[in-house]
Amino acid sequence: MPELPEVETVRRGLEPVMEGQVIARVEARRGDLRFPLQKDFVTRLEGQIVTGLGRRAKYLTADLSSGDVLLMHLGMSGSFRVVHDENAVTPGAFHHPRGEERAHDHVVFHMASGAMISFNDPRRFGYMKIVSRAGLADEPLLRGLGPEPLGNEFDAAMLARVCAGKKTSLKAALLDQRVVAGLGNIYVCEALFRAHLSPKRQASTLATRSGEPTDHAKRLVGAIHAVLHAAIKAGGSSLRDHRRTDGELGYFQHSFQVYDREGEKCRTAGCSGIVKRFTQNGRSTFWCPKCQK
DNA sequence: CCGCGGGCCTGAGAGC
DNA sequence: TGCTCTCAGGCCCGCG
Repeated sequence: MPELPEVETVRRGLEPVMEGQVIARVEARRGDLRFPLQKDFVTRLEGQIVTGLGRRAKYLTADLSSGDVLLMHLGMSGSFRVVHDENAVTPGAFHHPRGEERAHDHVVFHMASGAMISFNDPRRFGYMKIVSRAGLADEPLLRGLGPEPLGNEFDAAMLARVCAGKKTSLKAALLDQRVVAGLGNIYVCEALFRAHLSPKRQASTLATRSGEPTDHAKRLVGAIHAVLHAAIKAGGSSLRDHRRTDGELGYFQHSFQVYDREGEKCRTAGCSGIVKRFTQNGRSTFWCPKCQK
């Protein structure tokens, strides 16, 4: 499912019920996610205080008082749901508040506060892994990730530098998590549209001969910033699986300019183009051939 | 370095 | 109603 705005929406939903709170009990109902849960998964979590809840690219990170970090990835169809049990008296003693028992709830965190946080993932492409904070820099899942697109290091100069000499398409470069970490198919399509750049353009055209950023690179960085900020503000895009942690839908899908709009009119002012779709690197690309050059 | 195809899974929607 | 087919927001691997 989720790209950066959806993961950030989930993080903001989990933060108030996790940060500073004790994990009283953990149910690992299914250990066979994309990777098997570690054998000591439950014992390394129970009794810990979550000292901070962060996000790196599409990963959620929960810092624990033990010095461990819980990494969580939503894969394609993962979601978290928070339910409060007002009747909880003893930490971890309640059963199923409001009778909610959903299929595919694979991991459930019972907080000492009475909050119940369930990880649901029909396709099981998501996963969780506990690593020590000291070993985080060597963690293979995170090691190759490029900069955060909303962070300080990501700017036109940096993007031009890593794209210089790249023969691959701009679309493929932006989907490459080593180039910039957190974009997926939807927001790459939308950012390229906003920047009026063709997904077929060679990535190296973001840099001049000497490696300086072109105006295209500056436009693209601005478009990436804008689309991510707008999507986060809207609570992400809910096409199939993405939900906020309170179960509500995100609504950025209503603001898509090209994604999932094949055959519809281009929304660029004064453009008479029609949104097209084609397969690129095995994924659907949506774009307006008339105004994206 | 690059693109491509296959694999991991389930569910939704389209077409018959 | 139900079957079969295709496709899906991620990411890894091996091949050429």
